Parts: sequence; C-alpha cells; structure tokens
Amino acid sequence: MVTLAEVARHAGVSASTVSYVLSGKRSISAPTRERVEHSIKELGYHPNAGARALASSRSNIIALMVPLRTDMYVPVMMEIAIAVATTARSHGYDVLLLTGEEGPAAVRRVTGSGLADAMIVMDVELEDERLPLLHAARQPTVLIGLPADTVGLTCVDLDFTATGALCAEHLAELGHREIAVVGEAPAVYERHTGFAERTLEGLRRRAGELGVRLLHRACEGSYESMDGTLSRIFDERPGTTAFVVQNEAAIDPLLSLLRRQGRAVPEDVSVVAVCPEQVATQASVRLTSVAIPAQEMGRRAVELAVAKLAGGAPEEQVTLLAPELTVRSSSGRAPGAP
Amino acid sequence: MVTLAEVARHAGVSASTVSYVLSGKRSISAPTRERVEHSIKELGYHPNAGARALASSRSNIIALMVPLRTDMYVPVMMEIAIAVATTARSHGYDVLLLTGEEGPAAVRRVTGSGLADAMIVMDVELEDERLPLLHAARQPTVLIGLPADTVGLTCVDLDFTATGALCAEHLAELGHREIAVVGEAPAVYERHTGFAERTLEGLRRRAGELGVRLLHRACEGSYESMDGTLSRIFDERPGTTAFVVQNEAAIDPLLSLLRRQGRAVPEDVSVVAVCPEQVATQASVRLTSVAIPAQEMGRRAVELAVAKLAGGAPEEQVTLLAPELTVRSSSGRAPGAP
DNA sequence: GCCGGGCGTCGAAGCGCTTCGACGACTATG
DNA sequence: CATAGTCGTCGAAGCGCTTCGACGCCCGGC
Repeated sequence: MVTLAEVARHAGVSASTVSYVLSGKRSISAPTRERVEHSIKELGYHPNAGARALASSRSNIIALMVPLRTDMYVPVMMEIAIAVATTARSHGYDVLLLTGEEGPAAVRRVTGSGLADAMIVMDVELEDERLPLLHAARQPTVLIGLPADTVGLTCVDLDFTATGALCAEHLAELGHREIAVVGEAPAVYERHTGFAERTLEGLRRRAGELGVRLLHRACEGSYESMDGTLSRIFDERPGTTAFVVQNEAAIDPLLSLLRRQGRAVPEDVSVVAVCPEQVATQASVRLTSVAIPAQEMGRRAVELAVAKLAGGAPEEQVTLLAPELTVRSSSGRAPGAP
Repeated sequence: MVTLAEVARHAGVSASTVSYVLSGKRSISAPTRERVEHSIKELGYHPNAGARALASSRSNIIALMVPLRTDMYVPVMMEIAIAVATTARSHGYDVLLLTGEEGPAAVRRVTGSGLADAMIVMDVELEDERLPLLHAARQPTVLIGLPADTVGLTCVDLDFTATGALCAEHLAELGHREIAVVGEAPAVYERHTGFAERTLEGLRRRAGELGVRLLHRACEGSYESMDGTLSRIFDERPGTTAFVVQNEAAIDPLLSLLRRQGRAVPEDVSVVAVCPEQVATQASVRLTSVAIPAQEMGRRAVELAVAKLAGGAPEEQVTLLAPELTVRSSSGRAPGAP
C-alpha cells in the first residue's frame, strides 16, 4: 500500500505538494509536477479513499436507491442504473447501490455516515416516506419520478401527462374514436407511483378534448391476465379500435392474443406503446411508441446532483423530459375512418 | 454532524469506550453500555464512514462489477445485483456499483484505493482481461461465471454443462430424436462468456450418449432473426420435434412463430427453456424450463466474499449450482414416439 | 490479610489525506 | 534600488475513528 508520503519522499517534495499536484488546487511548477507524476506512476500510487473522505469530507460517491421489487420495468431500471453509474464515473464519482428494502433507514444511514455526497432516488411514490428525511438531509438529492409535492425538490422524469396526451392525439388523428388503455398491474396503482396515473390523466384529458372515448383497465403482464382484460374490454366497448399499453410485460401477450383473435395490427386495431425503444423495435410488430428515455433520465439525474454539489444548481427544479412518439407499423387509420 | 467524541462527552465516558460499545470488541459493563447507547440515540449519532475506513482499513463495502451492455439477460443481472445488495446489507456491507466500462482500470482503482473490501465480478469471460489483476489484488474476489482457468479463484455459477445434459435427457426420455438448440446471440459466443458454450457442450455430450441428433443455431432475440433461424432449422432438419432455448429474448418470438406456422406446443414440438422462473411462467405457454437461480447466485457470491474477508474460506473454490428442470406445459412426448 | 488475575475503562498514538498559513525567492513597479 | 505582489513550496494541524497498552478495581484463593 503506497501512501502519499512515500510518493513525496520518492519525488523529493513535501506531502502537501503531492496533494496539490493531485487536486490542482494550487499552482505547481511544471518540473515539480512532472517529477511527482512520474513518482506516482512508478510507485503505482492510488490515494486512499477513506483518508481522502475523512480529510475533505467528500466521499466522491453518489448513492442510488433502486426499488427492491424485481417484478417490474426491470430493463428500464437497469438502464437507468447503468447510465447513472457511467455518467457518475465521468464526473469522478462512484455509485453506491442501495435497495429500497431498508427504506427510510437507508437514507438516514447514508446521509448520517457521510458515505455518499449525494443521493439519487428511483421509483418515488406520490407520498413517499423517504421524502421528509431527504428534505431534512443537507445532502443534495435528485428524484427520478415525481412525488405529489415537489416543493424544494429536484426531480427528473418523463413528462407522462404529455405522453398520454401525445398517444391520444396520434390515435385521434388516425380517426380512432374508442381507445382502450392497458395499464400497469394493479399493484402499481396501489403504490401510487405517479407515472401511471399521470399518463392516464394526460390520455383522459386530451381524449376528452378530442371527443374520443377512453376505457382504462389495469393489467398484469401475463397471458392469462391479458386474456381476461382483453375480453372485458371488447365486451364493454366492442367498437374499440386502438390500444395504448404502458406495461412492458403486457405487450407481447397483447399482440399475440389480438392475432389469435383474428384482429390484425394495424388494419383492425392500432397499438401504441409506452416503453423503451428496444422493446418497441423487437416486438412481433414494430410498435408505434413513446420511448422511455431511461439513459437520459439517469444521465440528467447525475448531472443535476453534480451541479448541486458544485453549488451551481437551484434548490428546486423539476425536469420533465418531452415525450417523443415514433410512428412504426402498429398504428394506422381506424377501420371505418375516411 | 455528531461525532463519537460528543457521544462520549454526553455519556460521560471516553471515546474509546464508545468505540468498544459500537464494535463489541471489548467487554463493557451493562450500565455503561446502556448509557452510551442512550446517548447515541439521543444525539442521533452515525459513525463517519471515512474515518472508520481510515482507522480500521475496512470500508465495509463490496464492489460489484456488472457488464455495461444492457442488451442481454438484463432481468437476470438485475436480480443478481439486487440479491447481492440485499445479502451484503444483511452482513453489514454496502455495495458499490461498477460498470464494465472501465474494464481492468476499475479493478485497479478500487483495489488500490481501498474503496471496497471485496469484489464480485459478473459476466466473466473465458479469458477475461481483469483476471490477472484480480489475482494480484489482495482483495477477496468472487466471480459469477466461470473463466477458462479457475486456479486460485472463487467462482459461483449455475452448472450449465449439467443444465444442457438435463435438457437433453428430458427430451430424449420423451422420445425426441432431433433437437434444435436456439442459442444466444452470436455476440455472446464471440465474447466467450462461457456459459453458452458450456450448455451446448452438456447438450452435445448427453445427446450423443443418448443417440439424439442435435442442431445448434445462434439467434438474436428479435422476431426477424428468430424467423430466419427457424426456417433454416426446419430446412436442414425437417424432423425436428424439440427445441432448447437459452436466449430469454428469443422465447416469445419462438413460441409465437411456431404457433403461426401451425405447429402446436407441445403436441407437435416440445420446447425447453433455460431462463428465470418468471419468464418461464409468464410466457404464452407455461414453459418446461431449467431455472437460472439468479438470487441464489448473488447470495452465494456475497457469502463467499464475506467468508473470505473473515478468513474462513479456502482460496480456491468453484461452486456450481445444480440445475433443476421443472416440467410445465411446453414439453411432451415426441409425435411419432410410442 | 495479601497477592494474582480478570474485567472495565481510559489515554494516546496513529490511519493517510487535505488545507491553511507561512515563507523564501522571484518579478514587476515607481 | 527599495517595496509590494506573486508564485511555488513546506510544515503542521487536524478530519473522526480504531486499537493497543496501561491502569485501577474487585474478586477469589491460600
């Protein structure tokens, strides 16, 4: 274990000089710097993280809280997590992975121990029990997702309301008058994770404005559940000609079951999905979809956190990413439409 | 920021006493302990992670290196990552998330800086470039996956060779004589990640022993690719009556395309998958499958790492988890079989 | 009644780094 | 030519914790 002192001795300078070479916080003459850098390389020196954290009260670590559940939108989460890790590294930070399991206790532990300099919290619920603690902590925090009350918080999320509206518009333009929304699993609504509700709200409002009828049904991501949901939808609204799906796991079952029922996509029914690009392009039909910009969300979250750490960011800031609808092969003019 | 010294003053004891109360490394009388614990609670004290790491040269952090690619077996990885995080917490460790992006440099950085006490590496390639560094590091390391040479390494993995053999046996018993293997994407084989090859090897060997013909084709997880693969398989071996799939993303396309071609599962063709339980039970047909025990792998990896840290584990230890085949509704007797 | 040995507690010495003030050696300025 | 300012470097003081040796104290044994 090479220490800074050994590097200093090897280079014939004092410890503080080595430190300043490393941090660049004071000017160092070129020859000295080179000598020090050479010694560092030659000895294979790596600063000790603990000592550095203790002395500077900065750990250069960003904590990321991911939900414990592995049953939902996993690819999205993973993509966010990886984007967070990658972006954090590019800013000189490492990422500490916390699971929701510990709940608020994890927040307390991390902020209390100085383990991390900032915190990124995923899967925020509308009335999240971690919020009060996050408020109290002097640690910069960024939420991915939107709680009910965003006062004093920094949040990043896809603008799901606009997403819903966008889907409604697209389908209305194509002449559809009866749209069915296949939502997330009931559990998602029960947890009040916000995004599902917001999509629905956007859909409802815009559909209302455009005179389109909307039917919403929650749905698990299995074939059985999709089968039931589908029957109920067509029983209740036989004139349904379009679907909006927000549950990744439900997409394949939906397409598959529609096909089995002899309903062609997009000739008989149109389908618009809210899902990651990859899912949309790899489904059995190339799906018209609004992408969930997971990478972008992760990246933004880190950048906001870093900005807050540098003191250059406003206290409160809600970043809603504008949705983009990509037309592919699953949506077309409504059957009876002109 | 409450410090240990303040707790000590508040409780009327010395700092070392508080430290010993916290660590339990020396006996403390009950009244003193209670007084200290009470002060800790009252002041809301949390030990500073950096100071602790510096003084004890233990960070209580386990580093987890996950592959950067988000294109493959993502749910499995996520499940492993979460199991690692959860298990680590239950042993008093936090988890640092590293992406493969930095490659060997990340290993050097983490081991050099004392950021983590141990390291868990996922997605190990047969001739992984990180291996020499991991060997050199005095940090305990556990690999999830099997490199070509395991000398001196601790590894955890599903026994994919046995998995392949198990699939072959199951299908042979049902009377199938021609089996097609739908493998991972070509990129997986190019990276030499081992597990795909090992499954194939197990399949080949056992199939050979049982007199069953085997055809292997790599396949991307898309419908187009699956479509092509399927045609080529039936062109080459029209008598194929069974499939083994190891690519999660290929499962839905496979089932869907078979159905479209009018081949019933399991009446005309049987399908056996190697995938997480959840995928097997949520597909359009409940799949006979060998589960990938992601949680178990994550848990084991952490436990091995912790054991190594405690000094109670052998240097070299390869843990191969025995595969279990669960018969569901996608496999049945071969059409012509007695 | 005296001595050896636990047991419980304390003081002090670091762990390796950052950072602040100080200080010598220059350069620019009037 | 004296003086103020700048630049590059150093020394020392911690950051908050762990841990080792030391030191009373009280107990039991003879």
